[in-house]
This record gives sequence, structure tokens and C-alpha cells, in this order.
Amino acid sequence: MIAWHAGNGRHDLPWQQTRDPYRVWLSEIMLQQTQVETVIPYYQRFLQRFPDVASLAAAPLDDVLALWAGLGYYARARNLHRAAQQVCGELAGRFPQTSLELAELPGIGRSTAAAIASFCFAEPAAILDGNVKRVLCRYFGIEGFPGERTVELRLWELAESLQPQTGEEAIRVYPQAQMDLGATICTRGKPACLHCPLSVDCVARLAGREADLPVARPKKAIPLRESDVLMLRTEDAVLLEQRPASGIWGGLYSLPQIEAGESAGQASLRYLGVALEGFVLQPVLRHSFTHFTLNIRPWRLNLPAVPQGVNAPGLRWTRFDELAEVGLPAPIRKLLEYPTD
DNA sequence: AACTCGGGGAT
DNA sequence: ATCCCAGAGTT
Repeated sequence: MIAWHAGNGRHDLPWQQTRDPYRVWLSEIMLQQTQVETVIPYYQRFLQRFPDVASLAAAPLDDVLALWAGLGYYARARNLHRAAQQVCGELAGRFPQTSLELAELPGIGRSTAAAIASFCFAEPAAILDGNVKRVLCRYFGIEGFPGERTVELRLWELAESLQPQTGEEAIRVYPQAQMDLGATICTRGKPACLHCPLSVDCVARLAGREADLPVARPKKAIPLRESDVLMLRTEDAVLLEQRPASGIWGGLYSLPQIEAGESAGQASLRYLGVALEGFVLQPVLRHSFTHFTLNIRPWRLNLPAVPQGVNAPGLRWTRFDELAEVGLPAPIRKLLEYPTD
């Protein structure tokens, strides 16, 4: 694995050009359930704005979420921000240097802690991400869905037993080699077994079962949800509402939600203290998540000016030229960019 | 153990 | 349309 990595691994990714634990940590969080190519531009922008853990800790959460907007899994950004404040507060700016301590921070689990500790501090800690799971399931012929507890325990034991315990270089490189093999050779769809250094004694390969392992996640029906929202605009601004900190799109700004059984006019009364009329239903936006599908029904009303009076908390009139700096969910951003009358 | 949490790339 | 990606936290 290590010899293969030297000649065939990925060595040019932005977060591989440093051993700064802050940068490595940021990359690992962004890379959770997110592909490398998607992460790169977000990683660069984020570091430009927050070059170190102190600048991140000092920033308002809204600014952090704005930079995370479009990347998904926003709890990652909230946890990242909280962890930065812990490092700069309780830990007095001293970044944790062991996987055990790292795993105490919010958003850092066993695998992410191991990845940071092995890469930055040469700690012999095993990782177990999607790549490693796939490689191990195929190479050892592991049956059962890897998300199942017994299967995952078995995989962790294998990963631990394979992790080099001596030799700084081997300790550092082995987890990288596992991930690179999984990402470039032992891929989900059509693995390039002809180029794989493990193919000579890979159980799946020898049995011609590369396509069957790892066992796929059990299928589940995807429910459909409906959501009516207010699209209240003036010539140059739109009304946004901050979402609750937990749940879908936590902490991001979105269009004000019309509650079940409520009309757009009633919602405008609740939000602005004025019962507005003349809302027009815009085309429904369909957005698919991993575990449900959402139909968004936008009720649009153009106003001559921003209404005066007391606004409900969490509301903000936002100019269109400010939208780039606001944390908006990707589908809402698309909705606002879509031309209307 | 099951569920929640996004957006997009790959097929 | 479907699966899953450098998973973690909550219930």
C-alpha cells in the first residue's frame, strides 16, 4: 500500500501541502460525506476569510454559515465554530494533539480524529471512512451492510490491525494510501482492479464479486414533504428568516415559512403585523435530500417599499446585492436567482 | 439500532 | 432515478 501510494497516490490536494492541524482539521470536516472536488473551492474561500483558529473563533456564526452555504450538513459548520471557541477558550489556544483529545471536540468523531492525528502528529490511529470500508469489504470479502453495527465493529478491528504502529512515515502514509486507493482504484462503480496492488489476493476480485461488495444500504421509501414560503420583495430586497439552529438548514437564512393551515396573508400578518393581499404562486421547486423530497411552493408579492412596523424576530430585509454574503440553502438561492416579474 | 442532516458527482 | 461521498450527533 505504501509503495503504491508513493507512485500513485494523491499528493497535490490543498490540505496535503501543510501539517497545520487547523487546516487539516478544516479539510477533514469539509470532506465528511462530501467529495474532494466539491470541497476544494469552499476550503480555499474559508481559509482566506479564516486563516487560523483564532479568527474562526472570533467570528459570528452567521459569517461561518455564509461560507458554508451550499456545502450541506450545516451542523458541521456550527460544530466547527464551537470547537474553535473551545480551543481558543478552555484550551487556551493549544490545539489537541492526540486522537483521544481531538475526538472530544464537537464534530470530530473517531475516524476524523484519527485522520488528523495520524497526518499531523504521526499517531498510529486507524481511520474508517467510506473509502476504507469499501477497500476492506472487498479485500477481505466482508458480507453485510457496513453501516450495520456488527459489520462496522469488524471493520474497525481490521482497520486497527492493519494500521502500522512503527515508522513515522508508514504511520502517516498508510491511512492516506487506503483513502487514495479507495478514491481512485477501488471505486464504487467500476473498480480498476487491473491497476490495483491488492488484486492478487482480493477476495472480492478472486470471486468476481467486486460489484456485490460492499453490500449496499437497505432501500427505504423516500417521503415527500410540502412547504409553502413567502417571497416578499421590493425592487431591490427580499424578506428572509433565519432558521432554527437545529434541524434542516439549521441557522441558515431562508424564505419565511407559511405554517400548515395558514394562508400567505395570515403569515404576513404574523411576520410583519400587516395582512397583505395579492400573493401569486410561483412555480413549485422540487428538491431532493438524502432522506426526503421537498416541494417548495413560493408565494410571491412585490411591494413598493419595505413595510414599516415591528418585525418578528429572525427576519431581515436583504438587498439582492447582499445575497452572496448570506448563508442561504442552495435551492433557496436558486429560487431567488430565478427571474420573476 | 434507527434516524437526522445537504448538495452534488457519477452512473 | 439511484447511490453514495475523507461521518457525527441525537433519539
